[in-house]
Order: sequence, then C-alpha cells, then structure tokens
Amino acid sequence: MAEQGVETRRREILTAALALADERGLDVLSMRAVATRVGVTPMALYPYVGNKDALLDGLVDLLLAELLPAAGTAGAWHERLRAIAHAGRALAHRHPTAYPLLLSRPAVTPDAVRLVDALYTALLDAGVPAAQVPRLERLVSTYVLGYAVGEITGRFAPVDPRRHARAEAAGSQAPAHQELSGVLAQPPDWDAEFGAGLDDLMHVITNHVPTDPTARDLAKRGSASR
Amino acid sequence: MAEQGVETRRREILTAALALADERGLDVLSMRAVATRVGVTPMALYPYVGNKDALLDGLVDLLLAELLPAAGTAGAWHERLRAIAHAGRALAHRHPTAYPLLLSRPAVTPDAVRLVDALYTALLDAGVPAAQVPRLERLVSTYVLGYAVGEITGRFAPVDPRRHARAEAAGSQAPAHQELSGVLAQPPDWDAEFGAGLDDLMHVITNHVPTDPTARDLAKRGSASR
DNA sequence: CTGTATAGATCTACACTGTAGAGTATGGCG
DNA sequence: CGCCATACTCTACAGTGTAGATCTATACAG
Repeated sequence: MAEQGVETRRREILTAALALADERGLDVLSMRAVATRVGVTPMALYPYVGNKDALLDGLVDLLLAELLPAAGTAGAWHERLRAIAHAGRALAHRHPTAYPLLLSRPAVTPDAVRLVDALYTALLDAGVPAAQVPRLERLVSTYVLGYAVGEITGRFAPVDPRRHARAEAAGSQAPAHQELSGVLAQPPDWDAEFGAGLDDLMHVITNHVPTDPTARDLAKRGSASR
Repeated sequence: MAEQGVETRRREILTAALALADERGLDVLSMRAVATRVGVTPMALYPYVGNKDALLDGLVDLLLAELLPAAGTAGAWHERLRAIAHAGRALAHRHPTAYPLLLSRPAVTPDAVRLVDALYTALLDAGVPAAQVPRLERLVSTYVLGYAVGEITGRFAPVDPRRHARAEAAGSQAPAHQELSGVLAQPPDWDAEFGAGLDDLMHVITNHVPTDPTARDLAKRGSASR
C-alpha cells in the first residue's frame, strides 16, 4: 500500500542521512546534501521527514533501533545490563558524529521505551527496590551516554599529546596535576576504564539491594571477586 | 593598554552572547544577533572572537569561569567535591541552553585545568590511589555533566506528563514499566536524585581507598591536611 | 595647522542554509 | 479519453557565516 511505501522511503532517507553524517560530519548534513545523496530534490524530503529538526529526531530513532537488539540478550541481570551498556558505547564508536544527538534530543519512541524497560527489568531482577529502579536506570544510562560522548568529543583526551606539559605550564596553579604527572603521562585504556566504571556502578546497584541475608551474601561475594 | 582593551571588549561580547543565549535560545545566537546586541556590525566581532565556532568556545570559557569559584571552597575532601558537583549542576540551571556546550566542546583553558585539579586534589585527599584518580575524576564529572544535561534537555522527563499512560500504551512490550507504574506515577525530586547519585559515587570513591593503613599512608603522601 | 599612520568599525558581496508555495510529470482507474 | 492522487521539481525568500575592501576617527610628527 501507499502507507507502507511512505514508511520505507522515510527509512531510506534516514539511513542515507545517517551514512552521510558518519562519513562527512554533522555540519554538512544539510537538506540539500541528504537530498542529492538520495538522488532527489531537497523539497522532496519534506513529506517524509517533516523538516530538518524532525530529520535529526529520525536519526535518533535509527540509532535507538540499532541499539535495541542488545535489550534482547539473555542471561543474569548483570550480564544483560552489561550487554546494553557496552552496546551503547559501541554504538557511539560506530556513529561518532550522530551519537551526541541522543543526549540532546529526548526520544519517546517505542524503541526507547523498550530499551529503558530492559534496564528496568534487569534492575528489578537484581533485587533493587522499585522506588530506586528509575533513579538507578537514569544513573546507568547517564554514565553510558556521558562517557561515550566524552570519548567521542574528546573531552577526556584534550588534544593531547602531552597533558603532562600542559600541567607543567599551569605550574603551581595545578599542584595535583604535578603530583599525578606519572599517571597522567601514560595514555588511558578507554575500554578498561569504561568497564571499571561500569563495575563501580554494578557495585552501587548491589548496594541498593535490601539486606535480606541471602541477597547480601551474593552482593559480598560479587564485590570480593572484584 | 590596547591589549587590555581588546581583552575586555572580548569579554563584553561574550557576556552579551551568553545573555542572548540565556534569553532567547542557542538557535537565535547568530553573529548578527550578537552584534546588534553589542550595538555594532557583525563583522566588528571577528577581531575579538575569531569566528562563530570560537565564539561558542568562548561561551564555554565563560561558563567555566563562573564555575571556578566552587573549586576554591574549603573543607574536607567530600565537602569540596560535593560543592563542585552542586555548583556544576547549578550552573546548568542558570544557563540551560549554553550548558550543553560543555559536553560537546572540550576545553583546555587554564580555568578548566584548575577545576580538574581541584577534583584531583579532593580525590587524593580522600586517599584514592594515584592510578585511580583520573578515572574517578572522569566518572564524577561525567555524572555531573550528564545528569545536568539530562535534566536540561528533558531526557529524564519526556514531555508527556503521563509516562504512565505511555507505558500502558506500550502494553506488554514494556512489562517493567507496568510493574513500576506506581513509582513512575509520581514526579521525581531531581534535587534529591542528584544528591543520591552523588552519594553513590562518594561510596564508590571510598571503596577505592585502600584499607591497609600503610598503603593508604603511602597513597596520601603529603596531602594529609587541607 | 597639515599630513599621515593606525585601530576600529562598516559596507558590500557571495555561497550557503531551511523551507514556503506553486507547478509538473506519471501512473492507475473509471 | 478524462480524472485524480502521488511523487517530485522549480522558483523564491529570508537568514546564515564570513572574505575583502572601504570608511572614519583619533594620535602623533612636522
């Protein structure tokens, strides 16, 4: 039917836009550029994507759709949660320029709800009291999004190559930088750091599981193994 | 003398731009708009701010400068850390439209270094081993920035006053939402939630302080009193 | 006073943006 | 054949960032 065609055409346009953003950056993502990539006139896009703002929202939808499969993984709650978190970060590396849109454009699509729901169920399965679940979901998703965006935008690794030198230049204004010069000299392993932060958050989660003796035992064992 | 004038003029322009962004949004922040607010022609801005991109970087600098005093507060390490975190969030509420620039535009200005340095010293004073300090600093700053941006952009509170209804609409697709319907029905207290997350992170930090007294002493080396 | 150097703002122009509105080709159906 | 919806194009306009040339006003040398 026509409806079906409209929907698939919209998808074609959005995937073209995402590919363009991936290849050449968000700043060259003009209606005209997307249109010529689709092989069409700029105004032909409007019936399908509304306007440019809506097109960007559409990109967010695409990203979420790509992330959604991670919500379907099986296993213990912590495995599921980790899978979603790592998928969220991997998505950022796959679409570095479009990814930050996730932070600036809140999505309420069914896909977004399903993702949040997967996190909710993981937390519930962990034994977190219902009252804490939404908050801890926001804590985890904020971490994943914020960390991934930080990596992508270079917030964590200012143009480098010697933060060291920068710290020295700051001199007595940055005493801790000097004290940490040894640590700061070696480049961080972002994969490991993301995992460590995730572990820390896991710890936070298990700490919020009520003090039922068996649950507590499980939590202690988890933290001991590190 | 002339140098001084250039610097102060630049400040005037940037504060005008920030005020304009605060009042009317980032999207109306054109060179022309800033120029007319300063009472001048668009091209007159260029000698002072370079170009539009640099102007946005300048806004980031302004925000950091506004945040910097928080780095100077006294007290125990956790009081200092909390002060900076809360100041970071307060800044977001004061400049909701410009704030997200902090996430997208990495800053390496002296002010930025000083802020990070304050966080470093807080963590060192807490007894965190040097090897973990940069990572935990990134964890905390990611939390503060990510949380504040989430609040501002509405990522946490999708426009719909009834997430509840939304979850019901999703129906069996979002079982956890239904299970949490009672909790999700009441509006969150963002102040409290931010504080709770911060407490969780404090816990994470203290968990990384070695329990062995001698090791701890070695780690603290020299930053005992503050 | 005249002449000139200099700093700062301006004017004009260009290539580009998003998008409103009207026009046009194409296909199927009676 | 006419009719009509669908899908697209064309033209146009106001607004953007900014390069390049021009103007103006002040400061100082003679």
